[in-house]
Amino acid sequence: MTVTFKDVKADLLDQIAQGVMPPGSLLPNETDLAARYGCARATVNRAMRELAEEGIVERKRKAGTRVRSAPIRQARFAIPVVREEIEAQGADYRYSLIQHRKQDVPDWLRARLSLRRGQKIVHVVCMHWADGVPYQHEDRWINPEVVPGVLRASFATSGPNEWLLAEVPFSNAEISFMAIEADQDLADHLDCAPGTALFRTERTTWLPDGPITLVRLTHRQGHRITTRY
Amino acid sequence: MTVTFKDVKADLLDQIAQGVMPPGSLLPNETDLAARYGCARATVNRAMRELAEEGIVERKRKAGTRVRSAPIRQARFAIPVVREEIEAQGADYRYSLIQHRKQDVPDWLRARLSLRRGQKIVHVVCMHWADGVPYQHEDRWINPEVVPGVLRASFATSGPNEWLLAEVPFSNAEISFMAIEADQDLADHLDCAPGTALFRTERTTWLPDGPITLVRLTHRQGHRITTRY
DNA sequence: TAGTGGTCTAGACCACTGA
DNA sequence: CAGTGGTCTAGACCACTAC
Repeated sequence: MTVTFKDVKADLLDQIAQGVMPPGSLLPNETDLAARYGCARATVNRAMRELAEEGIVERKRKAGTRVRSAPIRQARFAIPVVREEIEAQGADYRYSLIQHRKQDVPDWLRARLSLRRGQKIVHVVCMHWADGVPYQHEDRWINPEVVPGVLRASFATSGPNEWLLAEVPFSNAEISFMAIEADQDLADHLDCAPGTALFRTERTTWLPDGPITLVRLTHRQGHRITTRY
Repeated sequence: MTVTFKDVKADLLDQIAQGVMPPGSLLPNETDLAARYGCARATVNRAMRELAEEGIVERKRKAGTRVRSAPIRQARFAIPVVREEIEAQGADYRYSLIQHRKQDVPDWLRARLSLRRGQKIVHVVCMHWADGVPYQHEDRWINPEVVPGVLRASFATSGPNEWLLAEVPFSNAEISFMAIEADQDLADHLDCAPGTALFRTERTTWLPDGPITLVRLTHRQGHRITTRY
């Protein structure tokens, strides 16, 4: 049986976990490890590269590979499409449009998206429901200069997120999570008391051409996001 | 100049972005792409593997590689050590201990961590300050059966997070983010009004031996976490 | 069952960078 | 400037799975 990069990775991880390679210690170089494991250097390289990507070790040319003293653990969160998120829970998904209009870009948004004065922007507000219960409130601004098709979209029966997914293959994004207090409007839509602590996701996306959209997703009371690593 | 996997990756990404390869479309197989780019198949493989890891494409043996229609974009968040997070902002870090005792495991925690009845647990509550302003409230439970050294730690001058980092090389974890309302106690410590919406991180970590710790980090008003992808 | 991706190898050259 | 990781190559065998 040949030694795979997964074998090497698992063994190194095990040695780190067992304390054989304590935090800060220097691992042997790739050539030596390859000899020890009886495999090619490329195999060791892949194992160690993945450990580095996961934040377990730190690699520097000439300096070698060290066990990180404070592992930069990073959590990966999937960014779900709300319809799929709801249906994955076995619930019935429903969408409703609250507002949809083209308007002048407000100043705060112009600053956030680096837009020009006097530009128009599409503003869509809608709700996503799970089994008839309010699930998520969506407040979105879309830049028609980058995605002109938005001027012909109605959003009457499905949300702008799904429309954008079909329209824009992918984009760069900045995403933030925060806690906010429900104002009267959000409280009405999410069926909670004003002042309730709500979880909010805010995402801005760009194409090389310019900013596409800013969206504020406010989740129903008690929503949390979870991941393992 | 030889063609690198980054070249291939960038070119494919560009074609996807430009709509040359629309969502759902099938990419050529590795051998063909290698011929087209004039490089080895391994080079193409690495490029496409990374695109797959990033959720841009989907790969299946025999079926080939397709552009994802709904990119499973995933955001990676670094899990910072609070001292480093504060010092990285150029602020002065200060720590203070609020409570530290060994006690019986409360029922809710026993259920959460799958502990035995009658077991003891170390409960530590402390605060982290940035430039003299409350930054984060930490409420932590540590299982001495897995990390017995905790019974000798004082936590008088530095927090349990740093102690654990030095003690436990790494571990599996489940992390959640949510919004909560400040109770009187949190309000006092974080200098805000009761009922204020606060951002909370909750993390449980395990070693193969058993659960290590459950921690609730409550951040000061207005805290948000952000990432780009 | 045939085609695709997954991985290993042995060797090579190179880029970075710490001692 | 010497040692380390970063990467490419050409070829090979294999594992999975859609057709």
